[in-house]
Amino acid sequence: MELSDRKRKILRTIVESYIETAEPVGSKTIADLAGLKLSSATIRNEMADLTAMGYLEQPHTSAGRIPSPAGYRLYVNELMDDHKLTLEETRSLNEALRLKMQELDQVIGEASRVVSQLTNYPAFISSAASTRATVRRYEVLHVDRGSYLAVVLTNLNQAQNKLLSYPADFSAEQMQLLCSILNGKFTGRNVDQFSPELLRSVRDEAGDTLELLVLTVSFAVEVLRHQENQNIRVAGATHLLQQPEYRNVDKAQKLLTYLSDDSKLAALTAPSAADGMQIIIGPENVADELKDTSVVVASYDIGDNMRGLIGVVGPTRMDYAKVAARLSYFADGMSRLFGGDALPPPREDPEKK
Amino acid sequence: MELSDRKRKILRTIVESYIETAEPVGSKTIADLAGLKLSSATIRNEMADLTAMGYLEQPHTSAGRIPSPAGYRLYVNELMDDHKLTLEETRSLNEALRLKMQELDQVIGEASRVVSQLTNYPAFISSAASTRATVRRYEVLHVDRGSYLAVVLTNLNQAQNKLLSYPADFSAEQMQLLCSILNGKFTGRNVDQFSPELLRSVRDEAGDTLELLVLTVSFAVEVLRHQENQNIRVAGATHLLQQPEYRNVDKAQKLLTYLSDDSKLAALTAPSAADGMQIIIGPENVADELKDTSVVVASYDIGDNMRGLIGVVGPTRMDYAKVAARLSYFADGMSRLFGGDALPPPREDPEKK
DNA sequence: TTTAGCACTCGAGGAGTAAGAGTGCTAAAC
DNA sequence: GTTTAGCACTCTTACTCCTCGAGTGCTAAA
Repeated sequence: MELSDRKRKILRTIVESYIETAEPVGSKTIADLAGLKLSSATIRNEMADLTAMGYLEQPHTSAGRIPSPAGYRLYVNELMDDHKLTLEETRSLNEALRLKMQELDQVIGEASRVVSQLTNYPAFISSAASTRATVRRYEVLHVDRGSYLAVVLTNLNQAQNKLLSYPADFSAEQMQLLCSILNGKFTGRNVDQFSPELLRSVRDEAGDTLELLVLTVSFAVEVLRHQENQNIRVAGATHLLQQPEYRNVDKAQKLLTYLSDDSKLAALTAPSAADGMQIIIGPENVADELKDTSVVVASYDIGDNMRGLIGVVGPTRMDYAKVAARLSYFADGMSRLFGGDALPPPREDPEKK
Repeated sequence: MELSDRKRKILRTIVESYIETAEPVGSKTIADLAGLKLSSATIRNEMADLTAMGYLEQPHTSAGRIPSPAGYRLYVNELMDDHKLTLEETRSLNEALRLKMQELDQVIGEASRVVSQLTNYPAFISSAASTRATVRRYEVLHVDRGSYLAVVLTNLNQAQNKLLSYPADFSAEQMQLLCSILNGKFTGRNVDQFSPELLRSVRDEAGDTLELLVLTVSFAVEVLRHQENQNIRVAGATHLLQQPEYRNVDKAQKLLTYLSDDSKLAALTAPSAADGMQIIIGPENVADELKDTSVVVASYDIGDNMRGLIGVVGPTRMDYAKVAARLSYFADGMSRLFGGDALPPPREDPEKK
């Protein structure tokens, strides 16, 4: 059964009023709020219908109505306006994007903080390799007596380094040899392809440097593992406590604990690899802890072979329109940033002191 | 005025009972609990004295007593036993220390998580250079057309790297020159000594590679800055909410917000550079947000030129004895770890299932 | 100096009640 | 056929009143 325009309008008004006030909405309020020139009695009838159809719920007989998850869903899919960002908002978003974005890890931490601030909800961000990580280049430097620095550059254009100690010093030629073996044999392979046989195969070639080589390779394995793993950050968790639905400490704690458990969050984040925006409303969540929590997620690209998700967690009574708009703008910005493009207002004027 | 032994014993019993139960303690309870063979009336007299002396407080007339900050202080300084770690506890602490401790950043994040779990309170950890950071060694590698990898190793033995793009390719000789200039002129200096004159002084030497050199140097500056900055992590913030004193959401939020603000935490952490353990009880804190929160901090060493603090935050009603014991053990372990020593029980026996 | 006894205080918790918001239904009005 | 006014009904919230019990301080006896 199709919803009449009037019902849609009423539903929309209810959702928006409830989003704003967190109070159940009564027929009188709607009569005043919605532009419809109808009496509260008529609205009541319509609301009764909407309740019967499953779009509204009644906390108890003498309270107003609140949207059901289905109601939110309808609102998100069909009813809500695209929230237009004000000039003010784009400005502050651009500001945030222009951060001294450096190391991927750092960017990610910073971004989650920014998004959380932007939306007033806890935000999470993740990045993950979309292909298997392989090493593109090795370098081993002799730093000091018995101390070496191994540098590993992956195909995802992330470089990592580590100080290795090995109680022997090698000549420049030996170091050269070491590097060329590493670069020759141990590049372009993913973690699973670092077999013991592979190591055995270079045993003779490497000579004295073998053990150092082994150290380097096992560092590389670490790096690859790390790189393939999802990297997750959460920020602004305390914003939750501002929301009336989390005044109850037990509820809040359940969710906060969930959010601080990276592995659980990784699970949340893994399946929704979908492109663009995604809005998951309360009970639509698989995780039990999120059954009355909504999640808004957007994806962004990090260079060619990595991508990430950035999202916001809040009560089902979330300002979907606003959050979605800001999040998608920010995610686009991140993609552009990693893609090396300029930001929309392209004035990259040198900062003056 | 000196406290009689009996008063001390009573105070101690009150503190410990209150720590355990979070309920005001009445005279009857003490009469039962303390080994003293006294009636509740006698205890009452003593408690009245202790209250007059400022060691106890009465939430209201008909409730029992709770320790005042001064009471806690006395307890911490003179009354409490050194909590002996059980075998079980040392085992799990060692377990925790034996983590795949790698990158400093990672260790630090992990450690705070562990400590939080160990104590059931939020934990923070910080690390900071105790001397000014300088670059010890540069390396610039040609990775790809127009793409270079700069590696900077500091005197704190931390290496960082970054991919630089510069639209020109240089010969091996040029790269060699570049590195030797960098290693010759730009090492051993702290951030403030990277002056424009310094750069000018190598202008001619560097020739075409000058711009790449500049990029590298400014990366080095970043690294040094970063290294001198305090690095702070917090974990287990949600443990707070388990404590009855933070069932009040507003109180909890105030503290949680404080904890998630790195800069504030840095301020907390900066002055207490003292060695060993430090216990700060409620109102002794300078920060307003911490006036009814206690902090237990221990310091640890990271190699020669860095040190860090690791601490726990909780209600004044904290199990100081236990927390202090675990924390100091853990901090010692961290120092040993970074010092390269083995852990105390050196039996690395393979775990059996 | 310790203890028993007792009157007193004060908060926690339960019962009862009044107010207010919102509903659903009915019957009249448009 | 819709819409609206009116009204009885329901249910929550907030408030008041009251009782109960824990714990105290004081006094007087042991």
